[in-house]
Amino acid sequence: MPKDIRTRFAPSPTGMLHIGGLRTALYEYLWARKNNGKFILRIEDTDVKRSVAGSLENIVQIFDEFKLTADEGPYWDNGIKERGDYGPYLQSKRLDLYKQHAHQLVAKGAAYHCFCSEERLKRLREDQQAKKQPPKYDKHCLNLSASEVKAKLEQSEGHVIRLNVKPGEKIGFEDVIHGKIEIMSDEVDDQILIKSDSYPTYHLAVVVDDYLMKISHVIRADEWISSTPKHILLYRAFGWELPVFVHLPPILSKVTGKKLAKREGEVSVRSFLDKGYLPEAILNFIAFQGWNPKSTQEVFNLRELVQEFSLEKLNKSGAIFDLDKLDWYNSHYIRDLDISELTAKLTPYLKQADINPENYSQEFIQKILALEQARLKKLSEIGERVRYFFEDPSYEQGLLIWKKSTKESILKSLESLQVFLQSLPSNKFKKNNLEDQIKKFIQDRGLKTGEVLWPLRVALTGLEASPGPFEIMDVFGVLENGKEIILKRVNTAIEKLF
RNA sequence: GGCCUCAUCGUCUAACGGUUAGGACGCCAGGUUUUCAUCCUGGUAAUCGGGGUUCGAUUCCCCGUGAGGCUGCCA
Repeated sequence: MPKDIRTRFAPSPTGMLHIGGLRTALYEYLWARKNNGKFILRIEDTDVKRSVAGSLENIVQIFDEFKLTADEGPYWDNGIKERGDYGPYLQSKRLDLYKQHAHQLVAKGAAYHCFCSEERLKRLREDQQAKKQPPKYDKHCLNLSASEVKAKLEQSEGHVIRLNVKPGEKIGFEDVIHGKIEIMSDEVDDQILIKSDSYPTYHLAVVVDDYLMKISHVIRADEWISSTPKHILLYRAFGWELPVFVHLPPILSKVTGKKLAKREGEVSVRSFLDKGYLPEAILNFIAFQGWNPKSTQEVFNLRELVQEFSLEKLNKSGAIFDLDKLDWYNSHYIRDLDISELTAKLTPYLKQADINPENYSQEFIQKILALEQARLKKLSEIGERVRYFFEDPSYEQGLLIWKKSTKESILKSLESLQVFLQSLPSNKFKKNNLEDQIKKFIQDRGLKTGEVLWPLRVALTGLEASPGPFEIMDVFGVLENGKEIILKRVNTAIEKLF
């Protein structure tokens, strides 16, 4: 009977969840779902100094928005709640567990109390660096006798608990992505397990929790490879079976070439959401940063990702985070939205641009948004693109002149168009055959298509690029005063040409 | 410095040791068209260097080089 698949995402609450963290979580989620296993969210809040208020809420809400539902751990339901049989899922609530395990190791001789001051450690490190030796603890406190230790503890002298690493041992493990990785224990420092504030370090907490929570696959970023030997030593000392290790390649910054850092600019998932990237697009894009289906399919929804995902298809090498492809995915998913979803998603951005859709008919708004749908890369672009529907545009005279034609001929065709438009009954503007009517008019008068349609479009939008004039007039046709608006703008254009 | 990891178009990547080294994004050109976007067609561009192993290396091995990570009472 194979072990149940259990994966976990274990962020520390030190700020907004960033794109790299989301990718790690995605892979962990996919692997669990793929195997009918469980995906667990655990919060590694063991560094009191670095923890940032609101981080937990941010993580849990992002999970919610991306529909990466954790089977166990904290979740969002009008506030933070927790579920699962292996809790608590906040490490700060598991302190006794870590202490207890650390003392177990002390009893076995696999760990020991250390009373060295920070000053001594600092001096030691500087000495070693001066001698070009790798900085390592010198096991000074290992020489303390049992009674000395006891006495110091009784006087509640400040101390930490360190792992007792024996030199000359080979430490190896099998990584799913990288294969066999081996190093000598001489390279491993006597890592602190319990800090002087009695919180555990990451190394102890992660091993204890992964074991206690029955995690089958430890899927995490590459940067943890170097500390995995410490963890192996802990597993050995406890006599526990190793989980499967999967070390993911890094996501690199396009500008610095280094790993995408939380501190560096706008890499938080929240900031992408705010700019108007859809969760589906973000997920699809990051799924491909380090993994691919070995087929030519590029577009995957979550369900399809679960279907196709496998650990063997994970890459070894780092991926540079490049926005161009994300933009492409995003416009793809925007085009996929039906009109009511599109409207719902765009409404907040319209409001941000001081356009309140509630002041207009639903038909008017939806027609506008449908026009822009294929043109949007990000939802946040909407406000400036559709402004001319709500305010008369302003533009330079020169914009009205089509290609190589002259001011005079443009003026002539606009004046003639004006008369024609005026002659149409108001209800004509609501009909689809407006296009045919105008094209016929152009033909009858022997005008050049571009000399009529270009200035008409500019008159309506004031923009160099926009949807076509027929489409725009069709939208205005929804309004009671649609014909008036159109004629007014044509008139303004004519005046500009005098 | 020490240890670890990685290396195919600009970017994401594909290629049982045998392919004209494939796809996608970007970019360029053309088509559709009143501009833009969409859509369609085509084009551009890569195996880090040197040694091996082999009839044959993008692929396996070694050495360089480059990049990244770790080297904290951070995670």
